Amino acid sequence: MLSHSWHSPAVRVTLSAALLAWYDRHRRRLPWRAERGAAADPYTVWLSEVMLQQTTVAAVGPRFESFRARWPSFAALAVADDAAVMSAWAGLGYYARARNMLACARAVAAEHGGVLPDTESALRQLPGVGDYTAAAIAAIAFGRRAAVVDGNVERVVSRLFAIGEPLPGARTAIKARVAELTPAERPGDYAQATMDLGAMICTPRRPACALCPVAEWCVARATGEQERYPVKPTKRERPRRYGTAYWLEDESRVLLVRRPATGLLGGMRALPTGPWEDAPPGLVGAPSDADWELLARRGVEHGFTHFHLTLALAQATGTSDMAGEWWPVGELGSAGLPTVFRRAAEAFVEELGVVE
DNA sequence: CAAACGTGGAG
DNA sequence: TCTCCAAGTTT
Repeated sequence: MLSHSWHSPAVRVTLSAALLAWYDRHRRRLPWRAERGAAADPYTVWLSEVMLQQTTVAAVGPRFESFRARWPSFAALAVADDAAVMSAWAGLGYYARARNMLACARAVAAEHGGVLPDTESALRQLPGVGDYTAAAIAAIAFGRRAAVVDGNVERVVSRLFAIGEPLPGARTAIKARVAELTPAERPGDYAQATMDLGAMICTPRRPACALCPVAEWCVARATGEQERYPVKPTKRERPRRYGTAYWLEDESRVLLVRRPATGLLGGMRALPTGPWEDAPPGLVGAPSDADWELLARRGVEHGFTHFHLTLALAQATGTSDMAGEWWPVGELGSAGLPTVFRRAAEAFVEELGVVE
C-alpha cells in the first residue's frame, strides 16, 4: 500500500518537482527544443508540434530542420507555394497536417498580424491545432499553465493512478489529473518532462521503473501491473483493398496527377489510379484508352492506418486527356510522391528497365 | 462519437 | 511476418 495520499497538495508538488529535477538531468536534446532557461520561439514550437503529431521524433528530426530552413517564419510559410509545401511533406504521412499548416500560417498572417496567439483558446481555433497542440504551445512557447495530454502523458498518468477505464474515455480523468499536477512554474518544462519520461522510462512495453523518478507514487507499479495501463480499446481488423496504378510514359516522361484536396493522400502528387475496391478492379479508371499491359509482377503492398492496399501495376505509352503533369522519369525523386506511389514508381522503373 | 487519416521502426 | 504504436485532428 502506498504511503502517499493523492489528495495532498504537498504530494503533488513533490511529484512534480521530482519530475522536473529528473528532466533537468536527463531531458532529450532536440532540434526544436530551447536550451534550459530559454524559450523556443512560437513558430518553432508550433512547427515541431504539428510535425510530431502521431509521428516519431526520429522521423521528424531531419524533416524539421529542412522545413524550418526553407520556411523560417509564419510570414514565409504564409506565402509559400502549396505544391512546394506538399512535396516537402511527402513521406511524413497524415497529409492533412500540411494542408492545415498552410491554412494556419495564412490565418496567423491575415488575422493575427503574423503573431501566434498566446492563449490556449485562441490557439485552439487555428487549423490543425487541437486540444493537445493548443495546450502544448501555450505551455512551451508562452509559459502558460495548460494541461498537456499526449500519448506519453496518457500512459504515464494512467499508470500513476491505475486508471482502468479504456481510452479514449479515460482522457477526461487523465486531463483532470494533469491539470492538478501541472505546476505554475515551468509548465512547459513539466509537460516535456512527462513526455520525455513516457518516451524513455515509462515505455509501452517493459517500462524501466527502476530508473523512474516518480515510481514511489505510481499505483500501477505498487502492484506490478504497470503494463496493464493504459487500457486500450479493442481494435478492428484492417480490411484489404485493391487498386491499379497507371504508368503512362511519353518521351521519358510519366503522367502524374494531383489527388483531390481532401481524403486519403489529399492534395498530393500521385500516379493515376482507378477506384480502390474489395476485389481487383482491373483497368477501370485508366488515364487513356491505350493498350494497357498489367505487369505480371506482384502488385505493391502498402499498409495504411485503416486498411491494407494491394496495388496492381499497369503500363502503356502515349498521351492522355487527363489533367496532370508529365514528369521526367529520371527526376521522380523530386516529385514529392507519398510513399505508396514512390514505391509503385520504383517498381515500374525496375520492371520496365528505365535508365535515368 | 466512431472512423478516417500514413509511415517507418521496434520487438 | 506481423502487431504495435508515435508530441492527434477533423468530421
